[in-house]
Amino acid sequence: MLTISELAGFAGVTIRTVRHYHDRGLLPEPGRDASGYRRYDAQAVVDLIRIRTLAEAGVPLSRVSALLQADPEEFARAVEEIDRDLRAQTRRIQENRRRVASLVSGDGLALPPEVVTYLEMLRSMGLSERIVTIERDGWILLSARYPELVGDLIGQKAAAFDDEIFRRLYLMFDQSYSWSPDDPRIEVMADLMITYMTQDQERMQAALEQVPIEESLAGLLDAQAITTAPAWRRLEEVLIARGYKGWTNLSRIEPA
Amino acid sequence: MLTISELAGFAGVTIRTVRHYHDRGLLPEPGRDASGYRRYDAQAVVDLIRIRTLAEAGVPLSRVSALLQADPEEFARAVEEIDRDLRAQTRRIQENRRRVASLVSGDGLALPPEVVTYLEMLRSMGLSERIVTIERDGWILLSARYPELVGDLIGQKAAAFDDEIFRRLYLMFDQSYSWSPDDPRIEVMADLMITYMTQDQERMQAALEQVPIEESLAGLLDAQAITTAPAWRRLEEVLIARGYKGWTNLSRIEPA
DNA sequence: TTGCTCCTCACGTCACGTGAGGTGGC
DNA sequence: TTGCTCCTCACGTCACGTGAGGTGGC
Repeated sequence: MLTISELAGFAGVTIRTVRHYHDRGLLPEPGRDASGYRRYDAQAVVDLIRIRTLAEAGVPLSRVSALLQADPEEFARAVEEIDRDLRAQTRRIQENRRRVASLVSGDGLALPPEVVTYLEMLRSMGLSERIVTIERDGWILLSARYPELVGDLIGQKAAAFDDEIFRRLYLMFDQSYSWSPDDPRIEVMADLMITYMTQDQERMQAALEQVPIEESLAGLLDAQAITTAPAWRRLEEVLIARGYKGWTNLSRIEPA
Repeated sequence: MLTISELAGFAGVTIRTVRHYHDRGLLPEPGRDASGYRRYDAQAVVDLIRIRTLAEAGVPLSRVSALLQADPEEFARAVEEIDRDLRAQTRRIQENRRRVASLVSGDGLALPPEVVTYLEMLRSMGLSERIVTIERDGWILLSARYPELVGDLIGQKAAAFDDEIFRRLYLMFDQSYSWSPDDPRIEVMADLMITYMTQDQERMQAALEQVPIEESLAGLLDAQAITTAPAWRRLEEVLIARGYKGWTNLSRIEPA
């Protein structure tokens, strides 16, 4: 007869695990020898390996208990289901590997692929990491709140970059981050922005009616970007002085 | 700004999980709004997804905590290690699938492959499931106790079946299970067994000297098989009457 | 006597789950 | 007032791990 450690060793489990299975009623308590030690027969080895195989496949012990009493047909069906689960688990692990690997190299994780493509486009246009980060954070918040809108919005935003004037303005805005707040170019830039918006008002209005972003969110985007650069605060002041409600709201709010 | 459920939803976790990560110090507590609700920014989304990706890859939270503060180089090394673990996990799952599948169709689980082959040989010789089970249980116990001996022993046992006489005796013994205890064939069979053993004494002795099985284990094998059939009890009585110590010890014990 | 394996409580651990009781704006 | 989301304890769960204190044969 086998001792508990021989039994456990053969099934590749700890002694505690065997005792736990006794407590849970999965493995019947065997007889004891003169010293009160448990003594196991061959059937216990078979039973324990059965239990262990199922438990290691992720079957909860409560269900293992039920399966041990199932008839062969029912058991075979359950095994098929367990196999499906195991295959699904393999797929999930592959997905995990992909995601863990992408942790090393930045974006992507929190964003749908279209947005990642868009951010790559910004980079390739020569925009700074600073503004790419601001964009990224904005899109992350948008994706978290309105996941179903992101596809449309990113399409519209990307399309705006087809316009050379818009591209130049955006690049200028990016560079203005490090300007002094009393740099005269800030007023020029404000003028350019207003001119551009007025020119293209029709298309912008049409686009905006499809985009139900509330003020609070727009306000957040403002707050987040603005807090940083003195030049950008100044730019906002200039725009407000000219009747707009701030630069990130530029395309949304009519002049007073 | 995002509420806790928006944040959780985007990362695919429960609200409780987010709070748990706060408690564990993994995710910094954000500011509160007027109602005392937590309000999250885009960075929290990125942070949470980082934590979640690592946690789902099976990294313990205590280690996640350390990894979040690691420099990129150290982080990259850790990610490589995690990837190795994930690959190992995939292999383990494939192994589990194999083992769970084999649960449906019997043996194999508790036994090394040579023994499974041996049992298949017994079956193909026309021996009953009853005696195959007795053999299987014996080998399971042997494998549990002396895993390193099983290879040699099974080789010797299988070789014995090359002898036609031995094969016939074994088949006869199998069939005798259902004989009446006063069937005259039992005495004939006992005679045949003794004759066979005496004939081949030399080879048997040589084999036995290589096989250090203690009496207690042999006794177990006896006890397990004997309890069942009246004819087998009777066989044992006859053998004992003729000076042997029992049929499973036939090959081991000298006549008195 | 020392070392080893076994025994039985019984509390600990890990990553949350699950009420219990309460608040704040529509 | 009802319904919804949030809040903070604090105990529960799952599958064991880990001592604590003791026994029995070499």
